[in-house]
Amino acid sequence: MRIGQLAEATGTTTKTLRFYEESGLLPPAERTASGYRDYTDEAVGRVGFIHRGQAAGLTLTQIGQILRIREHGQAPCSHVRDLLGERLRELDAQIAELLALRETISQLHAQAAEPEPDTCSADEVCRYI
Amino acid sequence: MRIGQLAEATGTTTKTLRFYEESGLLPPAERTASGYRDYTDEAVGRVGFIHRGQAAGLTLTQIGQILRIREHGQAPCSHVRDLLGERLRELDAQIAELLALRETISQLHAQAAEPEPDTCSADEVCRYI
DNA sequence: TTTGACCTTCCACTGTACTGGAAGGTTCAT
DNA sequence: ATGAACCTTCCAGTACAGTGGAAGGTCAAA
Repeated sequence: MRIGQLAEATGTTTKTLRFYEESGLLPPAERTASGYRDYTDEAVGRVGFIHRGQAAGLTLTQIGQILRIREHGQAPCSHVRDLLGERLRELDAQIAELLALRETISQLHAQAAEPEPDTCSADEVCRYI
Repeated sequence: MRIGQLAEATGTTTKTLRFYEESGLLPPAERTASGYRDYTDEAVGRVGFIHRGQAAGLTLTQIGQILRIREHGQAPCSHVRDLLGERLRELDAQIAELLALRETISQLHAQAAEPEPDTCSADEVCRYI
């Protein structure tokens, strides 16, 4: 299977697949006599895993860690568990932060929704902020 | 006021202030005979505005827009209103996305919290993902 | 044989908001 | 006069996940 076909099969681009190889997320593919990358069907599953990892909010670096543990013949289960737990905590923090920001902006916006102020003084940039 | 003092007064660094100048967020400061930047007190307010804008979730680019409108002698109120509204919508979308992701990861994590599976087959990277 | 679609490598760039460091000039107190 | 603490410019790099494009090689069909 050539790179274009793998890209099509996995819903990504050839550029991205080469980038994954370069980043160590995909093992270097076999090459045809003319130098074209020649993938096995296994690669489809591998790319699928990368995409599911991304959908789970993991970074490519973290996905690479899991993949490397797997390649060393170990089950990455407990590492995955840790990563997911960590991600969960980060996510909670991030959500809390965004909710607080939303509150701030919401108030600012409500103030700014009033009719044009006549107290828009020249010595400040904007009374709303 | 020299750049180090302005940095101290506004709780930032000289690097950042020069970067703001370069990015058009701060007007080029007057220079002393020896070439040092020489700020007026006004600059403190300006940097404060930038920080408040950031706290409101605006990008430096957006803050720059507001500042430029102000410099053209217009009141940026309605533009600020629009920016805040836009930011609010983005934020809502972002929060919704993160909550959905949190849900996904939470389920994955709960599954991964079970004791080591004996069905950890070699043809997939990790059954949890 | 030629055309077009595909493939290769390599280098540089995207956006965001800075940060680090080198090499050199200035100011002020001792 | 000397040392510390400040200032200047310029270049390059950070994280993240790719993307764009140039220059050239390959393959299959018409």
